[in-house]
Amino acid sequence: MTPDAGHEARYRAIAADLAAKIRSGHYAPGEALPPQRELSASYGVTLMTLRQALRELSDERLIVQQPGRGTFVAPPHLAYQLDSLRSLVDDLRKQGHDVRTAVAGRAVRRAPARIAAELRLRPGDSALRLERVREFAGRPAVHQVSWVRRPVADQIRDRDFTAVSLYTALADAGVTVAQASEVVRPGLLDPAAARHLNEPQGSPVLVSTRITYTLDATPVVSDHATILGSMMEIRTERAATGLSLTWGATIP
Amino acid sequence: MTPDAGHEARYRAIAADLAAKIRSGHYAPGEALPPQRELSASYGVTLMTLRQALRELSDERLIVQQPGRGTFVAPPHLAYQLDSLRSLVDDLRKQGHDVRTAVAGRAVRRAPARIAAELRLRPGDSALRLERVREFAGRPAVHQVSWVRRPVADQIRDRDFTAVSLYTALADAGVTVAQASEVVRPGLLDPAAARHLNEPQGSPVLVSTRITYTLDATPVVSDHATILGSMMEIRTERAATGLSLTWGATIP
DNA sequence: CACACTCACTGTTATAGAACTCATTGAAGA
DNA sequence: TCTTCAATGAGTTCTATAACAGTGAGTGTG
Repeated sequence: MTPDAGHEARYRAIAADLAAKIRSGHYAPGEALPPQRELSASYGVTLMTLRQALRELSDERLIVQQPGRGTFVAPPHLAYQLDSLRSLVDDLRKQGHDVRTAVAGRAVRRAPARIAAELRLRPGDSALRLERVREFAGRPAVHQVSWVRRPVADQIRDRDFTAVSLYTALADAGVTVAQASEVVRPGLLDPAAARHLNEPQGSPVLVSTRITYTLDATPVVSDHATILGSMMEIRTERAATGLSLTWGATIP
Repeated sequence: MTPDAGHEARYRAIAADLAAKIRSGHYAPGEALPPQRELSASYGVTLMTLRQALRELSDERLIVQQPGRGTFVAPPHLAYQLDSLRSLVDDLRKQGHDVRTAVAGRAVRRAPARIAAELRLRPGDSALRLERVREFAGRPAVHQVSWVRRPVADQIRDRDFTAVSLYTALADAGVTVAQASEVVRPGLLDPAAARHLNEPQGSPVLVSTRITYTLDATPVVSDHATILGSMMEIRTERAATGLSLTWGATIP
């Protein structure tokens, strides 16, 4: 048997087809896929081959397999994984801290040149500017300015961002977040952020710049966060199995 | 066929056996493993089953498979993976920068209390203190002080650390690095490091504290690195497939 | 009614055999 | 001497079949 007729392995084609059906909603999150034997028959392929396709999906965290029960579509915690500032919030909550979000500004206005470049907007295009302050342990720790591309921005501009994360709002608006790239640099607290963070100018901070992309590689959100060095740190764990990256609190 | 006689899957047992042989040096790094057909015969197992075992090893980055050529033991870039400051060097070299290491100090002396605690030494125990400055693009960028536990320290104290990385020296001394944890905080350049880094005091820096562990969870190296914010940044990429973390240069 | 058992259904692991692609090598031909 | 091409040996993908192991609902018994 030839692996295929168009230079792509059979199991990869099947994996791609199933992945498309999952992402398109043909199989809903939490729903069970048809049994392996049934799928293998419908694809005209052996159980072994089908399982190899499922293994691909499992590696991508698209499905969860449970012996004796079935194969289920994984819940869409993609956005959860991607939002480091939300995982920050989660990390801190797990440590017992009370994390709150205050909205300091929200407006649709013309995007500055740097933001326009990041979001690939035409000069003069407008976007939603969202300014938030994250507090925990009763003290402000992160000052964050996010710009959201239109037309997505129009769908989410009226959400209550003290209770709902930006990424949850995006997901509710049907925007699937696929990728994010982030750069973190050390810096000194500037006057504008100092007003919100209640800390002297020139204090050591981490400055995070993050751009988030949809499935078709369109940038949707540009984030600029100023993170107080006295309250936050970056932790990494490296082992043979892989790499983990978390934000941690440095409350005494 | 029962998966095995002792509640462990056959392919897992084979994977564990091969992994042990690789780690023990029975198969040397870079060396080719016997052909799959030969291995499957010697384990008395099908090609499919053997390949499942190899897939495990491949997932763990222990082997590299090349179609038409063979299966090779991966070079021991475990330390490479673990040493973010060495991967920094590699990242920069890939970008065409010339990275150099200068040794500013090397001595066996009594470890300060904080270091002793990190390495789990008894108060008063001595250790190797290694002070290095990393330069690239002709400018000093990182000031790094490493403490190495004895007796490992005695085996590597005479190596030429301008040419050999600390982790290479450790590997040569038979020390297998298994895990590392690192914390990165923003900070201000202190006078001691400022002398080496040729930058004004109070400049924004990243301060990295890393502890490296051997297979038996003994801490062997404690690293404290001061990284100039004007020259270095942290980049992360998040996607469905996983997370990557690299150090990048910010040379204009 | 409560408990244990059976059985059908699920994913999992294994067998054996064959055809495929890719890289290397060495001999034949120009 | 250089080029070409077929043979070889490696990993890769697939077919076909069988048995194992966890789950849970239904069934029977006390």
